[in-house]
Amino acid sequence: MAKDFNQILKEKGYKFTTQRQYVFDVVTENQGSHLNSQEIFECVRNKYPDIGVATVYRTLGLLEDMGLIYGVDFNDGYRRYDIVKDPEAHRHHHLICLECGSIQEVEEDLLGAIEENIQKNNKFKVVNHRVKFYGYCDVCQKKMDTNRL
Amino acid sequence: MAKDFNQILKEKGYKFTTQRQYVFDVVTENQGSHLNSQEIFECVRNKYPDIGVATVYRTLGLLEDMGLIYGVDFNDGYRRYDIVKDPEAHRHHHLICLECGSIQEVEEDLLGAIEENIQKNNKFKVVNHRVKFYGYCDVCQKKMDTNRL
DNA sequence: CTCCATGCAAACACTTTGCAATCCG
DNA sequence: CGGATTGCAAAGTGTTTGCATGGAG
Repeated sequence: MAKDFNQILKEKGYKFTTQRQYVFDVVTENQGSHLNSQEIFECVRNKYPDIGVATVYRTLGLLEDMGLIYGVDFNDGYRRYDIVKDPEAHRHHHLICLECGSIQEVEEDLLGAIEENIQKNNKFKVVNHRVKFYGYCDVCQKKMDTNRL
Repeated sequence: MAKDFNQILKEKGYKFTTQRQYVFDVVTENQGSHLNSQEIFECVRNKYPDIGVATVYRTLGLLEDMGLIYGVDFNDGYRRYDIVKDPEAHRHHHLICLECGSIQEVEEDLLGAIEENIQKNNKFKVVNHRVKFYGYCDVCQKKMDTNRL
């Protein structure tokens, strides 16, 4: 895996550095957690105490440009990142709990029909989409039900 | 309309002020433009030069809380606002052009089926959703086609 | 007259940038 | 070695906050 990453960097003409490896590792290890830049910074600092914030930000931008990770904005003031598993079509949606703020991913993609409609009616060529569902997760629903008794 | 707004404020226990009126007016007049906070500030300043940024931010937050406007984040570093036309269900999606950055709205909502699935499979109670389609608008598609000749 | 609301400027929080030192290849 | 990359701190951005003044009810 380390080798792969090294390889990818070289192919794109970038140098391999320990810092980049660690940033990538942290995001990989926390797949699905959507860590924000600062959390990633903290995590990397555990393994590599001398890393600077700037490097983390620069690396995250780099990895995003290379298509290895993607950034999302959940309107909480942070930019959050996660791995791109399938570079061709990261077709998944996010379920954001309004109570606890947890974020889970849903894999299904049923937007094909909608995209076709948009293509037809609005002459807009859809390349990608990002869907966020706001609501209440299982845990919070149960908590809320209990409290209501 | 001015009267209405005055009324709404009072009902919620807020005071009517010229500044609030102007902020609301600007957002209303620019329906569909998704102005960001600074743009709104500039617009209001044309009519009311003494307004401060803080007031605009505070008012936008207030109006959003009251459900009169809604804020969206298009990952461009700004929080953007637009009017809520139908308070019950602002079921519309955004088409964001990757070329020119234009944003148009689509009214259709075909997410019912998807939400049902999510409810079933993830035990997540969907309350609202936000969908963004990224792609190329009609104008840019044509431009790009022309340049490719 | 009593607070709520405002304007100003300072404070914030996250991110970016400039630059000399450092490391990869 | 030579240029890409880093760390640091300073500078940027958009937004929020503290506080005295001002205006709505």
